[in-house]
Parts: sequence; C-alpha cells; structure tokens
Amino acid sequence: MTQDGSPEATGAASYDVAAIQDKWRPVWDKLDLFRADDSSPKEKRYALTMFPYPSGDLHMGHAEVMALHDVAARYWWMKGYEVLNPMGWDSFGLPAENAAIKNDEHPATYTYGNIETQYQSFKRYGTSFDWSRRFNTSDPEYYRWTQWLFLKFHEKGLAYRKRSPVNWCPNDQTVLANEQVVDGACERCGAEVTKRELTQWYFRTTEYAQELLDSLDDLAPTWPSKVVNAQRNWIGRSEGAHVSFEISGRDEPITVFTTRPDTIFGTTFMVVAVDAALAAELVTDEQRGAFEAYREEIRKASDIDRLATDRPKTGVDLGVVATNPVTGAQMPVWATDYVLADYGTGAVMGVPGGDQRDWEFATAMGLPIIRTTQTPDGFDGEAYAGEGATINSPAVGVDCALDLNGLDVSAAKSRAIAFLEEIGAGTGTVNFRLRDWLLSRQRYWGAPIPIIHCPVDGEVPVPAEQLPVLLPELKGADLKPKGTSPLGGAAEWVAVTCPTCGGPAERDTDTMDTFVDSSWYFFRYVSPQDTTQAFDSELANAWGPIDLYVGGDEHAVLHLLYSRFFTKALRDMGLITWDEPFSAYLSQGKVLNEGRKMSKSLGNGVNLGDQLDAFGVDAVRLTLVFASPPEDNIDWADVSPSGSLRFLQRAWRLSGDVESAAGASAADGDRALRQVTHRTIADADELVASHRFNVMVAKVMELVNATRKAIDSGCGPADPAVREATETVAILLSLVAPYTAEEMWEQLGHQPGIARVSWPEVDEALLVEDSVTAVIQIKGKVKARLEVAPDISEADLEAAALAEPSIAAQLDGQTVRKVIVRAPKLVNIVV
RNA sequence: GCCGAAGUGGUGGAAUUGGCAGACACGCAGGUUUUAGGUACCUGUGCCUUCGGGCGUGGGGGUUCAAGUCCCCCCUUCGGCACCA
Repeated sequence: MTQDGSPEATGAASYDVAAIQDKWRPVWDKLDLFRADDSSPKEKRYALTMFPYPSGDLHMGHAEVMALHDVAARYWWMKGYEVLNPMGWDSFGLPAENAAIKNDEHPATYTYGNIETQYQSFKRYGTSFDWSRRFNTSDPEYYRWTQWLFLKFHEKGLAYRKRSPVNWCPNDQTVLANEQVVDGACERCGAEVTKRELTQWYFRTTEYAQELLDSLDDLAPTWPSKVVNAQRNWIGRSEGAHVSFEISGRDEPITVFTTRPDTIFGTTFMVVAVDAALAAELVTDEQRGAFEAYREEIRKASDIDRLATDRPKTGVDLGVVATNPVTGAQMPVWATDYVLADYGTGAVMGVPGGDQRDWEFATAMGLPIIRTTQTPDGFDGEAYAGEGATINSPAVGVDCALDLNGLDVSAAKSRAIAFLEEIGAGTGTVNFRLRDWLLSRQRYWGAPIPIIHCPVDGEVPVPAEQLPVLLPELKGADLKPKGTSPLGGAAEWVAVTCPTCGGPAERDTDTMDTFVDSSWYFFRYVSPQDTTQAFDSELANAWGPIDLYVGGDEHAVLHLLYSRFFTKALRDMGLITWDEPFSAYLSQGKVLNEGRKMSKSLGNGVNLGDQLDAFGVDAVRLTLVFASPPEDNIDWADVSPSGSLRFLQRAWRLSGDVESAAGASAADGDRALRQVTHRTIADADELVASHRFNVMVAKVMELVNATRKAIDSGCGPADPAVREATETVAILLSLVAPYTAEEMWEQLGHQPGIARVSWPEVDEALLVEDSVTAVIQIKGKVKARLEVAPDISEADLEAAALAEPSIAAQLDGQTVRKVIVRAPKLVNIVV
C-alpha cells in the first residue's frame, strides 16, 4: 500500500501495514504473552467471547466481537490481573454434516479444515487468546465429558425421556427444541416446523424456571436490558390458580389453569385443547364422530395458520357437563384449537365476560355471557379484562358461601383462591411458559447419547469408564437424513451387551443438541487437558464466574439460557459454587451493509479477508471499535476504514518524531501536554471499564492531535512530555491496534511486548486544571466566558461576572433578581 | 395485544450526578506542496440571519435560575413474547 512511497513527503520511514504485521506475528508467538497462570497470586479475571462454529473462514461479525472483546481482555492484563482468555470451536453441527453428504466425505474433514483456517485468521487478527487451552467440542476428549455430564443429569433426574408431540424440521429431518422454533419455522434453515409424536430426551429446565427468573434481577445491572427482558418473556411466569371441575360420568375432575380465579362466577363453559389426549378421552359416543372430523381438520392446518390470532373461533361440543365448584352451575365442555395442549393443563374455564377469546367463542357458539368486573363508563361490546369492582359474584339475590362483590381484582383473586383451597377445589399456583429442553437430535455430527436400551433393564447408562461413546465411522450417503438417526444404520455400533444383565441390547441412536456442548465449554477451559474429570472444580471456582462475556444477542434465549441452567444444575451437584455463569454480558451489534444484514442472496457481503488486505488488521479493528457503542449495529457503508488507517499513520508518526531518550523523566516536561496525557489516561481507564470503547478511541485521537500540535508548534519533539504522551498513545492504542502500537513501542526504544506493560499511573496533580472556563449566562443563555482559577470563591466569581464589560452592558437598565453561582464553572444571572 | 429499548447536524456518534448541545470521526467545501493521484497536509462546516442576534436534541405540555438529561401526554422506529387462559 505504500510502495509508491506516499509518506516520504513527511521525511519519515514508511508505515507499511503488511510489513508490520508480518514482523510482529512471529515475535508474539515466541513471547507467548497471554498464557493464563493458574497459580498466579494476582487477582483473576475470566474474559470470554462466544466461540465460533467452523463454517468457512471468520467473517465481519467475528471480527467485531473479537475486536471488542480484545479491548477488555488486554485492558485487564495491563491493569495487573491474571487473565484467562481462552478460545476454541463449537464444532459439532449440521453444516459439517450437510457438507459431508454433498462431498461424500466425513464431517470431520470439513470441520477440522475450517478450524485450521479460522485459527490462522485469528492469529493474523492479533487477538490475545491463550491458545494453550484450545479445544473443539467434537474432540472425543471433550464429548466424553459432555456425555459424562448427561449421565450426571440423568442420575439426578434432570435428564429424562418422554413421548410427546414435538417440533419437527422436515428439511433438517430432526426434532428441535422450543427455543429453536422462531415464528413456526426452524431457527437454522427457515423451514416450516411440523409436529410429531415421538419419544425423546429432555433436560428438566423447568425445574429451575423460578430461579432462572429470579436471578435475572441480579444480572440486570450488568446485562443488556434487551436480553434480560427477552429471557423474562421466554420464561413467562404467570400467577393464578388451578381449579377443578367435576365432570358428568367421570371420576376424575378436570383441572384448569387460570390467572383470573376472581372471574369464576362468570364461567359459562369449559374448553379443552382439541389435540390434547384429554379431549379424546372426554368425548361422548354421540359426539365422537363430529369431534374426530374436527380434530382431523385442525391437524391439517399448519402451525403458521394456527398462530394467526384473527382466525374465527371453532370447536365441537364434547357432550359432557362440567360443574362450577363454587356456584354448582352446570356448563358444556367443548374442544377447540384456541387452547394449547402443552400450556397449563390444556383445558380452560371459559369466561367470556373477562377474556376476549372466550367472548369470541361464546358469541360464535351462542353461549351465555356474564360480566364479573364493573366496566368503565362508555365501555361497550367485547370482554373486559381491566381493573374494576367485582360484580355478579354471586348475582343479586343468589346465596353463595363465597362473595366477591365489591372487591377489586387483586383482592377478589386472593379471596377466590383462599376459598377454593378451603373447599378443596383448587390451589393458588404459578405457571411457566418455559418448556423442558428437548435435547435429542436425529443427526450424526454430535455427541451420542450415552444410554443403552435393554429389553430387560430398560434405560441403562453407559458406565463412566466406557466413555466416550465414540461416533461410528460414517460418511457421505450414510449420513443422508431419513427421519431417524444415521447412527441407527451402523448395526455393529448399535448392538451392545447390556452393562447390567449382559444380555443383548442397543445403543441410543440419537445425538445431543449441539447447544449441550456449548452449555458447559466455559468450565472445560479451566482444565482443558484434564483426562480424569470434566473440569477441575477448584480451578473453576478460582477463575469463575466469567467476569465478562461478549457475544451476539441471537443467543439471548438459547445459549445464554441453557448455560445458566447448566450452571445452576452443576452447582446443585456440588461441582461449583457459583450461581450464574456470566457476571457481565456485553452484547455486540451486527455488522450490516447498506442497512441490511450481509448475505449471499443480497450480494452485499463484505469479505473480512479483503478488508484486512486493503486496510490492515489494525485499521479494521479500529473501525469496528470506534464506529459506535459496542451494542449498536454497524453499517459498513457508514464507516471509514481508510479514515482509521489515516489516524493510525498519524499516531505512528509521533513515535518517529520523539527526540528525548527512552526513560527520560517527564516531570519537567511541558505541563499543558502532560495534563492532556494524564487526563486521557484517567478517562480511558473509566471508559474501557464501562465498555464505552468508541469514546475511549476518541480520547486517544484527541491526545494524538494534542501531541502533534506540541511537536509542530508547541514545546517541540525534544520535550520529554512528548515522549510521555506518545508512549501513552501507544499503550492505549494497543488495546485496539496491537500491531501499530507494538511498532511504536519499539521505535520508542522499548522491548517487544507492549501488551504486557502496566497501565500508566495517573499523576493526580496533573488532573487539576490551571484555569477553568466559567460560563456566564443571563436567563440561562450563555453570554460570556471567563477564564478563572479553579478554586475561585463564589463571591469572587459573581463579582467578576458582573464586572465583565459585555455582561455589564447587557444588564444596563435591567433589574438583577437573582444570581446563581456554581463556582468555578457557571454564573446565571436572572433579570 | 403484553413487555422492553431507543429517537441528537448531511452521516456514525459525544455530552454518567440537570449546568457551554454537537466531543471525536466520516462526508462535503476551500486551500497547501518545484502541484498526476490519495489512503498526505491545513482551514471551514447544526440551521436561520437584516450580522444585533434568533432558533435548535421526534411532537406537545410541565417542573426549574437552568432540561438532550426529571415529570405527564402523544408519535415513530427497533427488539422480545403472543389464541400462554
């Protein structure tokens, strides 16, 4: 880029980006600057950024997250912490498998090839990872422990198998967890998800629903509100009651869940989800034909259709009669598709006066409507679900042991629950939207579920000493999705002897969701080579929890929720002492191009390698860090890597201009420049600590500008303050632009390894300004400025302000009513 | 519908406890160099102006000596959830 010699105009040696990168990369490798020492007496910090999936090379998104994360990690080293900043690969998953089918090879070929490519790119990118701790989740030494953890969960009853309707992706030919279905479509490939009734493995995430929700309050100050909010919505806690209704011709009552037990007097019918087993069980013989026809019709409708909220309400009378436990009123029981089989109990009490859906259903079916909450003046039509006095509970003239009339909604709720509990017809309860995590997958490239199915002994865990259960060697066409796991095709692999009875048995042929792999990888980094355990608990407690986790918020309710669940479960198994995995979470925005997500189909992709070739690593990193606050999106069309490069060259030029000797004391140097330098150090410290990296860069730019001015038209290049300022620039810049900083550091006469020098000390005396600009306002408008001593008294400042000629002139003929003085910065004169 | 976040120049964005709005950049304009060129350097750049000044942080009100910042109402955009009872 400088072969035509542009910087020669300045008379300095050239700033050759490529040469600088080539020069320092091998030096850094040799110096091994970022190896975390378990036994260091220093305070420990654990910095983590989401490990990549090895599909192709690193892209702009990776570049951004790594640049941001690296600022924080390098800062901690400089601040004197012992830092664990590991990296590895989330290397099980579908893209490798699909590539293997296409190219008739083993998924490992694609996976490990891409890992090597990405590793080389990481090295080029100059990130401060401790590569000695590197591992891949598809390594048998890793998935051995994924399997071991599964068995621990199984032992504790947190992993179980059940038959249930599940989400099925017809394209990927596997089941999906609830979290992997977005708007009725597969989160990975976008295909419309259908339902299947299958027996699958689940993790009991609901066991921790309340705690997962509660600890969000502790995370709220250090996590983005966006993510906290998304998790709260996902867990979806609602308070209410279970209420039991006796059913004609049936011994067992039906229990419904409601958040409005106060509206029990308004119940005029009951509805059961048409696809729930309960509906088929209840229906009378006379109604069975109509019911089955209706159920068939609903089954044909896709989930996407069912999601539409403006569908007309439909249903079939099941022919049985339910009895209101409070009033004794008899009511019909209907089957409908507007009630969800897998939420609550799959049955609902129909209160058309208080619930809009019930209102629509009652209107469509000609069922009676009773209001139980006083509606506001002017309210008409529709159900009313707002606040108001309870009415018709019971109706005028009716005698009932429970009387809610006149109570407000919340008082009526507690009263109703207390009464239901008293008569044994209900209990106050909490219901969650969160479902258990379906972890089985019918695909090859994942960790096999370490269970053996024995006709005699049932589900038998693979004994720990037989782990890992290695994947059978399959490739190409053997991996083609066929609706059941490809592992089932490896007959020799499937057939085993039962560990308990020694008889013939079969291996479980499903693999685990790859989110299982990534739910515990941050534990493994503390002892990645340990062959005796998943991780060393003592080291995990020493390093963890993670002090800062940087990643994208596409994982707001996937990886982040699963990892939180794992952490709590492992804590309860006594393997760690912490409650939450990520003390602070920084969610980085996306890199867009021209307002849109980069994608092949839009043809607007920006290739990271091309950008690095054109502008160099430092300029690309600087651009990404400076463009916006970390959590905001960056539009590559709005930013200027060439501007970043220009700035880096300006900064670099300073180190060539410095004329004082290395080690020269700055004490007698130019005071004005020293003040800027020390102010910058103090500001940068605070800004990095609070993740305002873009502003930190701006402050360094200001210091560069001030230093340039000092050299050209101020104290001159020989003043030691110029050296101090330039060394400060190099150190602060090393957080973002390590190559340029290292080059400057060498030019300044220091040994390589700027990344490990200490954060500069701030001389507090230099933070005190020599003079302050006081603003003089009349009625809140700025009218004049005055240079004053920082310790000026209020009286002196007021006198000086009133004596200021331009102020005196404007006050002429006006009555001064009040003077507000905030020494030394402000005087406001009210006239 | 419910929950949450955010609206500041032509653009990205600063302004942490109410106290100089627009730092730092990008872009643009003009200029510099024994002048091709720029990814070099310098200067200017919120809007209006009768050159006194006036206006200005999505809109409208309010509190205050003083509001981008606090309070109320509204609008818009983005994110999460959504026939969740």
